[in-house]
Amino acid sequence: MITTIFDVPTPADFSFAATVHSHGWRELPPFHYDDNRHILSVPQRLRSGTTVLRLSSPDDQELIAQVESEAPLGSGDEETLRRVVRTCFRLDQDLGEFRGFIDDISGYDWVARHRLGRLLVSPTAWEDLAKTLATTNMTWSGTISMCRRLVSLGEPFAGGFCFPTPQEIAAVDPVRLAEVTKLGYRAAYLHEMATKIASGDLDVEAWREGDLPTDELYRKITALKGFGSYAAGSMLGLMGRYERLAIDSIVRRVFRDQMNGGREATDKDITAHYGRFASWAGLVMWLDVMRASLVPYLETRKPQRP
DNA sequence: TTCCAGGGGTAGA
DNA sequence: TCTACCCATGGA
Repeated sequence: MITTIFDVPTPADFSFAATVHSHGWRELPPFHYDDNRHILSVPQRLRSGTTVLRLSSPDDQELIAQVESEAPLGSGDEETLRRVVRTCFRLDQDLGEFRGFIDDISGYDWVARHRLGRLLVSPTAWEDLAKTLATTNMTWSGTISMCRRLVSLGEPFAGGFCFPTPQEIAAVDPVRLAEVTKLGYRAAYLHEMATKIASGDLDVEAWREGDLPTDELYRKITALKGFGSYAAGSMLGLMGRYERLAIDSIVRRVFRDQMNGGREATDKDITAHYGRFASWAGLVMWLDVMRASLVPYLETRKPQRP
């Protein structure tokens, strides 16, 4: 096994811990997070074979990537891997406007203090869509289980599997897909999406990079079977757009218990509450939801960049 | 068995 | 657009 190490510069407001723990994605295969060594592993297919990126950042000033591969990296491979790192940690996202916005709102000083706001995403939009579909109508442990089974249909490598490509999922019989993955009724939806992507009828990767208006993007996502307001709002957030709220059972519970005196609130109430955050509403809502678990965790970790 | 999940879909107003 | 209601499926 050959080991290659390189580092990727990070923005001044970057926090590795805050991003890795921004939501549950680190727990969904083929991501793997080592909680003791603070290393996120991401398998990646290259022309020269499959590699595993082991990503860490002791001081938040750069991301350190350790790559293990069976053959030396081919030309362009390192650049491909750097792109994957920048994508997953959304390093190219400029959160400056958000920092200025939230700094002016009282009661949110903890956001800047812990450099919160970056969300961990998958290497491809396809993978994020598949995982988001696996969160619908399902417990979190069930989502993890479905992702583990889904990944078993991807290309194997020493130590695990890559996330299956749309082509690989499209090639599986839908009935067998449901049996293997336990995706249930979602299997047909995933198969249909994979087939459209594989045939070129649907270009979901362009959604991330494109400059489509958010409302139009929302319509495109909700046009996919199985994607309603929650799933589409969630996907928009993973693409750096926060106008739409992804209201799920966690949001409702936390809002009720921590922000509404224990009284049940309707989705309309929640939406109205976050209205003042305008284009940052979805991000602020999610940070509020995460605050109780995330902030204490981050405070127990050694102080990093002062 | 029942109940719920990081809900979706749709008819009717 | 909003609401009420029904529907799906796995796991605890």
